[in-house]
Amino acid sequence: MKVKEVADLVGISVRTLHHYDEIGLLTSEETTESGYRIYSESDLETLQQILFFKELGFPLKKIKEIISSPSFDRAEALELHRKSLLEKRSKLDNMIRTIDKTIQHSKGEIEMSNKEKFEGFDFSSNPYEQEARDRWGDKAVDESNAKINSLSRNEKKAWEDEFNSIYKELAEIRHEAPDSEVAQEGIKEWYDFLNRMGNYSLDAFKGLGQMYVDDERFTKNIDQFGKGLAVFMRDAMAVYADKNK
Amino acid sequence: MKVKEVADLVGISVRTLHHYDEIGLLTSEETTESGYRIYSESDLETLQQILFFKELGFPLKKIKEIISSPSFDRAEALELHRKSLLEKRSKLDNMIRTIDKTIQHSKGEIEMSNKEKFEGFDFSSNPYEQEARDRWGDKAVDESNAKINSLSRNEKKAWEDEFNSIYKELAEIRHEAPDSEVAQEGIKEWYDFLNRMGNYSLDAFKGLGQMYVDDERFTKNIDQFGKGLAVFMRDAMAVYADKNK
DNA sequence: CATTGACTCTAACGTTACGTTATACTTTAT
DNA sequence: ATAAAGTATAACGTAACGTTAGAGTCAATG
Repeated sequence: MKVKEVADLVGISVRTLHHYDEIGLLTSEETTESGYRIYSESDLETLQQILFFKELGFPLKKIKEIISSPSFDRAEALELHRKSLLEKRSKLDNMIRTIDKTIQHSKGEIEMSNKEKFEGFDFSSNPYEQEARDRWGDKAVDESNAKINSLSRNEKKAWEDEFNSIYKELAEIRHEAPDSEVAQEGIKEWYDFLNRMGNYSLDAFKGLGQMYVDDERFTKNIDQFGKGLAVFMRDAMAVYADKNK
Repeated sequence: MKVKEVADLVGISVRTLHHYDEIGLLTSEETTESGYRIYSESDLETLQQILFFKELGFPLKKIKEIISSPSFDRAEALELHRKSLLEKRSKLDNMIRTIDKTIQHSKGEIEMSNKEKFEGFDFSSNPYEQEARDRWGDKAVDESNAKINSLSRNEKKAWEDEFNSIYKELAEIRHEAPDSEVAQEGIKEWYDFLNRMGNYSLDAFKGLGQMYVDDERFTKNIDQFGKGLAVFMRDAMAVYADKNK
């Protein structure tokens, strides 16, 4: 097969094939006397492998190593690569959250209704405090309240922004499986956030999640970020709590 | 302030400042007669803005536009950028998912090949080979044996000895509870042994245990060490896998 | 006061994975 | 035979600096 045929077949450009030839990643088995590259079936298979690793985001150099050395430990390479991808992902998450905070903040010059947003954990100013005290004990609730009340306006604003950012993100991934990595990373943000304010045990966290669904006042507020978010959060929070015990 | 002072202050390199100068992103307000760049307070503020957008993953070109034109709609730029980050993230998620699948898949293959090794070992070195030949035909047995035989004699011998020793021990304690300390210590030997030859995850280990009961070929051979050993091992392996997660 | 060490400058190649011309030749179709 | 389509090599461009390399500058020390 000639370049264009191969290129069209696998959906890449002729230039790409030329490039792979240049860097020695994939040299056609045959060449006509006039210099045309002729690819064999075997070449095609190699190309498929190359494209596979390329889709995973491997650099061509690594792909070359992997392909050209059958003894290369692919499993290890995959594990390593996975880690680097996860790092990239968390960097991206940070960027997105920072953007969200910034957007929130600039919008926030107009003070939004604090109470709505804080209902999720502001037991100091809502009628559910007794329930919270019953459920998690006086100590946890008092601690949480003390912290919230000691915040300055700016601090409160910052919390709000972060709160919104987290919920926005969770709303975006609410159709993923609750035990997926994405979901668990998202819910971890929420857990960490809560624990920056008060002291939530994993059980308390799980219980809180359950309340999101049991108590329609919570459900309503939470689902404003996206329908079904409360249920998703309950499930993801339960998985998180069980997994991290 | 001179380059290095600024660079150290904000945590970037001198080269970066030079670069920003080159591309006209940030030119120092002043310059000494000898050509040294002297940055003003105002320059520093601009730099902070630049770094802020940079952290969000904006390309320098866009940052230049944003910075140099006060009329530029920052909010819109942020929203747009947010979208592109979300896309990148979902691409990353896809890559990660694909890697996970691949890893799972290859683990499965390792499991299978170990199974083959196991069979080969059993059938090539014990008196029941004839039975195996009768049941699955000469070809299958020979192929299986060939794989085992590619090991060096010493390797094979050591392997057999250890294998036998472990199974003998397990057979002796097979009437203990699968979650007892004795049983768990015994089964740990087996897990460690397997991981010296292949690569068994805890899940794979658990799955292998299940196979000991599901697949009568395994059951039969294992129970030659003692009736009920296969079932005992399956249970002990499951407990071990769950406990050590 | 000259030397030295720390600092600064410009210039230019290297990096990644091709896209994009530009120029010239080969093969295929009409 | 001639045009159209395909192929080849060569080389610049991209993003954001890192990394030498060679040369000049500034402040402190002997």
